[in-house]
Amino acid sequence: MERTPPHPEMDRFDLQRVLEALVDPVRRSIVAQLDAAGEDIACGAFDISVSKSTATHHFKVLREAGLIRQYYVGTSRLNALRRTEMDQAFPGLLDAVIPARAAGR
Amino acid sequence: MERTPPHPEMDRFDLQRVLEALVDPVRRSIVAQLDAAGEDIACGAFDISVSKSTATHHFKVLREAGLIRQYYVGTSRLNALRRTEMDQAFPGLLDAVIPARAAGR
DNA sequence: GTCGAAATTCGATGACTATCGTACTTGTGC
DNA sequence: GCACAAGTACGATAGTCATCGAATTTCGAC
Repeated sequence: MERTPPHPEMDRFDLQRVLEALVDPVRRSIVAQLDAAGEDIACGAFDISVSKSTATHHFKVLREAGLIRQYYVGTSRLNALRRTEMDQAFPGLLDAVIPARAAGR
Repeated sequence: MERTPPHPEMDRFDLQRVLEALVDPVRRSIVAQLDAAGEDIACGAFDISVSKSTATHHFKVLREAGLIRQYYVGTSRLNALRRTEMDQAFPGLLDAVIPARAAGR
């Protein structure tokens, strides 16, 4: 079975989809943690207050919107923020939505 | 009875609230039309595809998030985009979210 | 092969919300 | 006064979605 889930190409990014992903506080927190860390993070290593199955759901939404890229390393699934692509598709959006960025970088 | 509805002050703007308002396509269209027009517009003069009662609901959400200011002139209620305040509170957000703005201004 | 860790899948559920029609209020004009 | 126009308020409804637990898959280590 293929273990690499589908990711949208950059030219198929959809603003509506991205906004729906970013409107959830938990998902926005995931994005913010990825941005702050500056490195890829495993699903289980995030500081979030929901169950694992709910977390899986959030990662899927973020991935399908194009905000993150997911790949396996062993049993862990690493998450990478697609910041460059997002910035190109929707300039200023992530900066406006991630608190740490908005607050003077 | 007081006819001026409550508006949040700028220092009480809440990102979560603003995003919830902007995630709806109808509301984003209202904001975009206000931005493009550059002048205040009456509730009934927008190009939207929902009933009047639904429109009222959307205007209320936008107002309570701080995105628009509403005031009466006769039986009409005019809507003004609070762009300056929004730009100050969340720099780059409206630019990123309004298509006309995002597409090279 | 067996065990445990990491994550997904699969319903089920509860809450929220966009939508509408109808009734009502408010103001203008005659 | 009356009629009309512009919006609002009020339920009601249907669809979506965040959440969870339990069962399952996949991989690494022993």
